[in-house]
Amino acid sequence: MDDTRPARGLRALARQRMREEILAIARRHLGEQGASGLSLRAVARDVGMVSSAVYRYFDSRDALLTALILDAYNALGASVEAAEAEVDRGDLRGRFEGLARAARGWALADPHSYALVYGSPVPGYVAPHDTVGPATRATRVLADILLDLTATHRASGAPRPRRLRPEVVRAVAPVTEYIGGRVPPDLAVRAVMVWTSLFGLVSFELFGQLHNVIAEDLRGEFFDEAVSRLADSLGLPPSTRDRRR
Amino acid sequence: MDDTRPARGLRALARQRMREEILAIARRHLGEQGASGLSLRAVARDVGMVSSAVYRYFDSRDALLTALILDAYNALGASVEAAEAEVDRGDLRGRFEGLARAARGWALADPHSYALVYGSPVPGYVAPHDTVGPATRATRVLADILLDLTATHRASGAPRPRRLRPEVVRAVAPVTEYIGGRVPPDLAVRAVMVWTSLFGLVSFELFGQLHNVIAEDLRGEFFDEAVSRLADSLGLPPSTRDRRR
DNA sequence: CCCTATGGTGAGCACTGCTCTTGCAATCCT
DNA sequence: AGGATTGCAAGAGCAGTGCTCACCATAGGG
Repeated sequence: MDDTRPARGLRALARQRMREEILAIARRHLGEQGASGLSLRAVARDVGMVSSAVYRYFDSRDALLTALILDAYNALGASVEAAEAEVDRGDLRGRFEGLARAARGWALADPHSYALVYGSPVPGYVAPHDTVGPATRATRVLADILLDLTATHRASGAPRPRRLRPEVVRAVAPVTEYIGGRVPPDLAVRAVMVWTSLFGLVSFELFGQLHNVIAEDLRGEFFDEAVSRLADSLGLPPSTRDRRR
Repeated sequence: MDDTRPARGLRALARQRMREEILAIARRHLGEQGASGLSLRAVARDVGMVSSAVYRYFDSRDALLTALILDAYNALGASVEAAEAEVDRGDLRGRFEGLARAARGWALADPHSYALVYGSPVPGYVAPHDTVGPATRATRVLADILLDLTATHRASGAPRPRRLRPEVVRAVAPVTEYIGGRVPPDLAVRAVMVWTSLFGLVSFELFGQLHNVIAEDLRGEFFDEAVSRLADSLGLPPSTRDRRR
C-alpha cells in the first residue's frame, strides 16, 4: 500500500492518478475544515466513489492524513527554498530573513497544513517520523546558511560563544552532525533556539496566542523585528544590500 | 448554562457537584487518550449516566473541552506560580528559571492538557479567548519579574536596547500596558520573544519536533541551557544564590 | 403542601471509520 | 487467443460518535 514511487504499467499509472485525485480533494477539504473535520467519506463522495473504495488507496484515515503531512512538509520546504534561493548567496542575513518570512507566509496562507505538522499530533502520537526526508527541507536551508557562515568566519558582530557544559554539547550532537562541516556547539545551540523561536512565534500567531499581545495589524512588523534579532543572535553579518556606515 | 460560580441553594450545589464529577472523569479520559479521543458518551458511561444527561451540564462536547482548557490554564498557572513563589524575591534569574522549569515540567507531566491549550485549536478555531483570566496566570508571573527588573534597574549585564521602529513600539503596546509600570518597549519585545521561545521549545519537545535534533536523554540539560540564555537576553542579573567572582 | 422546574431516560437521526462479500473488468501468462 | 488472476469498485453492515427530543419521576422551593 505504500505505493509512492515508480508507477510502471498502465494499471499502476491509473492507480497513481487516482491516488493523486483523492489527495487533491483531501487537500481541499483540509484547507476548508481542518484536520479534525476531514472525513474520509466526504472525500470519497467528492471524488465520486463509495467510501470503501478509498481504502484501496489509503489504509486508513490516518494514512491519508500522513500523506497530507508529507505534502505539507514539502510545500513548506519548497516555499522556503524558493524564497531563500532568490537572495544573493553572500547575503547570509538576507537569506535567513527570506527563509523566515517564507515560512510565516506559507503558514498564514495554509494554516491547517501548518497545524498538521507543527500543531499537536492529531491521531495519537504515532504518525510521522518516517517522513524525515521532506521534513528536513526547511531546516536544511538554515543549516546551509550556517555552513556558509562558519566557512567565511567573519567573527565581526558575532556574539561571543559561551562556555558549554559537556552534557549540552552532547545534547546538540545530532544537530552538529546534521549541519555537517565543523560547526561549533555554541552555534548549534543558537540554531536550535532560533528555530524553535521562529516556529514558536508562528505557532503563537496562528493558534491565537498573540491575542491581546501583539496588535493584530502589526504582526508582520513585529515578526520582522524578531527575525532581525534572531539573525543577530546567530551572528549573521549585516545585509550586504544595505550595509550601513 | 454558564453556571460556574455561586451555587446557592441545595439544588444548585448538587448541580455543581455533578458538574465537577463529569469534569473529573473527562480530565482522566483526556489524560489517557487526548482531546481527539475524548468521547462525551464514554465520559457519560464512566460517570454512570446516559449520554444525553450530560447535556444538562454541558452544551456540547466543545463546551466540555472548553472547560478542560480552562482547567489546564489554571493548572499550568498554579504550577508556575508555586514554583516561582519558592524563590527568593531578589533572585530575578532564579524566579525566571523556576517559572520556565515549572512550565516544562507541567507540560511533560500532562502533555494532553498542554496540547489542548498550546497546540492547534481542536474544535475549529472558535473556543477560548473568553478564558483570558486563567490564561494569563503564567504570563503574569513573568510580567512581575520584569517589573521588579525595571524597578531595580541595575543595567549591569543587560544587553543594550535596540532602536525600535515606531510600528514595532505600537505592535507591543498591549504588552507594555499589560505588564504595567513603565517597561521600555525594547524589553517588551524581548519578553514576547522569550515567551514564544520558551513555549516553542516545549511544544517542539512534546510534539516530536526535536526528534534527531536534541538527544532524548539530554532534553532537560538543553532546556536549562536555553533558559539560561533566555534569561541573559532579558538582562536578568546572575543568580544571587551563586554569584561568581 | 402541592406544583413546577430540574435532571435523568431511551429512542432515534445523521454521521463517522472500517470490514467484508460480491461482481466486474482489465491484465498477464501460457 | 483464451483462461486464470489480479485489481478495483460497490454495497451492506457494524460499532461508535454528537446531538435532539418527547417523556417522566421526583425532590426543592415557593
